[in-house]
Amino acid sequence: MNDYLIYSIEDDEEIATIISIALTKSDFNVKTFDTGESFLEEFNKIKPNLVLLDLMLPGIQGEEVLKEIRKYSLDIPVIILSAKSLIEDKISLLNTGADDYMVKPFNIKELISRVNVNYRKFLASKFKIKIREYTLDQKNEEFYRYDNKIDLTNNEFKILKYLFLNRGKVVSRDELFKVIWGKDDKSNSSRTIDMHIKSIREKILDENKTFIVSIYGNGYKIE
Amino acid sequence: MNDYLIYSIEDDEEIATIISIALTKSDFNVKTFDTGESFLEEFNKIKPNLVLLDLMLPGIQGEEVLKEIRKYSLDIPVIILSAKSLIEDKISLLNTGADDYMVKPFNIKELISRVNVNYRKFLASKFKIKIREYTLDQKNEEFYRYDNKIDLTNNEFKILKYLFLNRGKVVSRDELFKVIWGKDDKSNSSRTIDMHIKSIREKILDENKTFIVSIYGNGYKIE
DNA sequence: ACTTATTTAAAGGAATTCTTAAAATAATGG
DNA sequence: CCATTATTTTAAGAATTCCTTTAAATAAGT
Repeated sequence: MNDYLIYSIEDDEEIATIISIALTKSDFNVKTFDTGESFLEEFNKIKPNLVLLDLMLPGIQGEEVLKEIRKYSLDIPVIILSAKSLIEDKISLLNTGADDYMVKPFNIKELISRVNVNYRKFLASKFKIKIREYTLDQKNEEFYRYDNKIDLTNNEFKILKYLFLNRGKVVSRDELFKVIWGKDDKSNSSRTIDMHIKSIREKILDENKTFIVSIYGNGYKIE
Repeated sequence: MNDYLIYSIEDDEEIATIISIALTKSDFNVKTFDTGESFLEEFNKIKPNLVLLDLMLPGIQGEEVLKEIRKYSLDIPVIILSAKSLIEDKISLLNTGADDYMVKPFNIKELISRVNVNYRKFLASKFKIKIREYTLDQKNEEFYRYDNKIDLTNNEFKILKYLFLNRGKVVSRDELFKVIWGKDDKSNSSRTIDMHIKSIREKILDENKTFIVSIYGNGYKIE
């Protein structure tokens, strides 16, 4: 089983089973809910990677469920599965934030391929961390500002990556030395890290230090 | 006007006009055809970046047109615009190679956004050259084997890029010297290029020289 | 087999990257 | 506002990586 978790909200037991079996065969991790309420309860605990959403449900309606999801995250892809075939419904849902819309009865193979489209995007973005206008690609060890690649040296990249991974936390020079150089000593006295921070700031156009922030007496922090 | 050329095949004059105006407003370059025949005539001369295809046409049918396009290229995106709303039709056309399928009457804004999806892909792939399992990204100066990035030095990348751009042609050492070093002299005698070719071959796993081929007495060639 | 071209290995030179040291600037707490 | 401590900046030498040359080994063509 791969690590892609799909929540399927579908009250028709037969359809729910077909979806669940097909996705499981394709190696996805599927969890089925028969009401919007039960889904939201679980959603508030564990976030899935993708949601398959029936519109007509007992109790809370699919459109409301979508709005709840979008309150929390704009990134989780939601595919609507609905008997409503009117273009107006489709447009309305897509505008509310759905990523795709399939009219029932749908072809299960088409559903799988549409899920796969999202799965591939997920795989590609898995190694990327985005903060502000910056993107750090851990897989290829690359760094971007908007769509423009910025060449960093080895140590510059390592430092930046560690700050990215510890976004929001203050990272001390000692910690960086330990993690990147594997040394415990030299910590104080040496200004090597400061030098690297300086050239990183230059390269990524953060010379007024609003992105990599210096925390007096403690280290550096992003965000 | 951007450099994205769209061919729209649509016999209903009113719809054709709506499409043409909307796409033109979005800065695309649109050319409209009212029959499959007239489209194919132009297609054989100049290839578009995307095709909008009505299914029900006078004369040759849309499905046939799609097959003709796919005979030539698997890469040109084709969006079907059709009054046929049956899932079976949709599946059938998607299996024949259509990239998307919109049921008439469609929302023109939705059409624009679906065209834009393809346009963004086009922009992203514009700077990439793929040969065999290798991808060379001119924009970011990167090189991949399958999905794995291979680090090349400056000169290594330049040499490889020139060979990629001249795929199929034999490139002499003199030519490489002129283009990459900007020098006319030193050509003979120096083995610098040979050395770089050697390390490129090592890095890209082409040590048996089937990708970068040596042409005795003339230079190197890819493909 | 002979000639000419290409490949390979090794070493020195060039360029880039990293580290250190010291002066200049900025932040904090009394 | 001053004294103290931390950070930033500049510059220069050390270390590493990249480039070029040389010469010997191998391969290709006649």
